Amino acid sequence: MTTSVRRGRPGYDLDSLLQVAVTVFNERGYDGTSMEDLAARLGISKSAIYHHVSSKTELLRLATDHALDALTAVVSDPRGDTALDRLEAVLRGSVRILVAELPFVTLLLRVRGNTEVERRALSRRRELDHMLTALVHAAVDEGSLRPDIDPALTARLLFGTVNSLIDWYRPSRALTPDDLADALVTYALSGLHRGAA
Amino acid sequence: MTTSVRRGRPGYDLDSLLQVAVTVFNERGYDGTSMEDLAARLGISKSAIYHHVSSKTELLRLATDHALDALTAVVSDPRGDTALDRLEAVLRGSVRILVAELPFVTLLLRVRGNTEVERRALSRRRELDHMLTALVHAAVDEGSLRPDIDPALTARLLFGTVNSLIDWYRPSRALTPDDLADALVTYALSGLHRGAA
DNA sequence: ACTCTAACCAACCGAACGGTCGGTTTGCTG
DNA sequence: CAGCAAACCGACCGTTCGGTTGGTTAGAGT
Repeated sequence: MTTSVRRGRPGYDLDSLLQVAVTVFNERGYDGTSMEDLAARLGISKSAIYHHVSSKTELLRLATDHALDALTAVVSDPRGDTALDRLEAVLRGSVRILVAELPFVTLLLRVRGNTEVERRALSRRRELDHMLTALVHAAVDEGSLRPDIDPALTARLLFGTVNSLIDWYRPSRALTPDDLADALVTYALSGLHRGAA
Repeated sequence: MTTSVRRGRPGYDLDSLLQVAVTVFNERGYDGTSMEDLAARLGISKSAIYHHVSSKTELLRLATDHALDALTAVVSDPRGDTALDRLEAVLRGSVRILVAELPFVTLLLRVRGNTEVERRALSRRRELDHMLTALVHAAVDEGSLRPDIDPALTARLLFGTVNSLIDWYRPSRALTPDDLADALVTYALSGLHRGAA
């Protein structure tokens, strides 16, 4: 851990500024947040923000890339002997990242595609989607998952369940990320019926 | 069916204008859509829009109320002898409305709470949430649903799965609303494992 | 043909927007 | 205590925003 010494006038650096920016973007929406809003929350002037980034769009790019890099790492090489094991690993890993990087992932999942930066983010999300779909397909083929629901549809439902966590989950002692992942995996794989496998 | 004859100069009325508006809001986001964007898509001038509504906010209010009225009707008095039956009826009904009123529900689910109109919409959504939670609670109490997942958490997962449909479902002959509801209910109640109940 | 109704438009307004500019402040380091 | 690096600020710019004004236009009913 080489914590290099900060030089120059203390205050925000890019990382600490980005964290605040992402929080405000999530509260008011990206388009609904003006640079003046952001400056007010940061307690600095609007022009000071442009010392750290070149544009509002760059803030969005940095934030979505951060979330996408983390998610890509988790989805790309899951460990497990069977496809079902690997699928479960991806689910648990996704929940872990989603919780650990909640503000960043939240912002990512709300991107609409208005600008080039947003379209790139959507494109990278689609890649992740395809990887998960392939994994579900493999798990159906090996006989681990029920064959009566279309694999592509199954993948959509799974991804949807995981992604919807951002709408309500907030870290707490009562519901840790591990508890959350356990409940989600049970729900998705074994279902809610009493006595379900 | 009393289709009263349209009087005056033909063109958009409030309903047809609202449909287009909601579509554009969903494409670019509410805050990301200017009244000029809207006018361009409608093929009329910006000021002509103000013949139909008094403000941009009113468009949002009309749209979210439309979605909320439909959802409230479905969630409020579900039919069924057991709590499980009523829960399944609410799930199927929610999917039906979500599909039938896809653009309106999509817009509703993306509201952030920036204005008074948006906060009212969020408040009404919370009421629906509470009703579903109560229903899940009842289903657990009667012994229909597994007791090892907290009912509130179960309700969140269920609601999340249903709501996430807006992110990918588009009407098609290959996947009808009924097919979709069947798959979702199977997924949520019986789970994905092969051989699950 | 005239009337009524509803839909429409060009031109405009003040405020808010993202972004720029030239210079200033702060605190560590040698 | 001088020098430097990094963070910061007030004033300003051109553009776009939601919204207003004072009319005009198209068609159905009589």
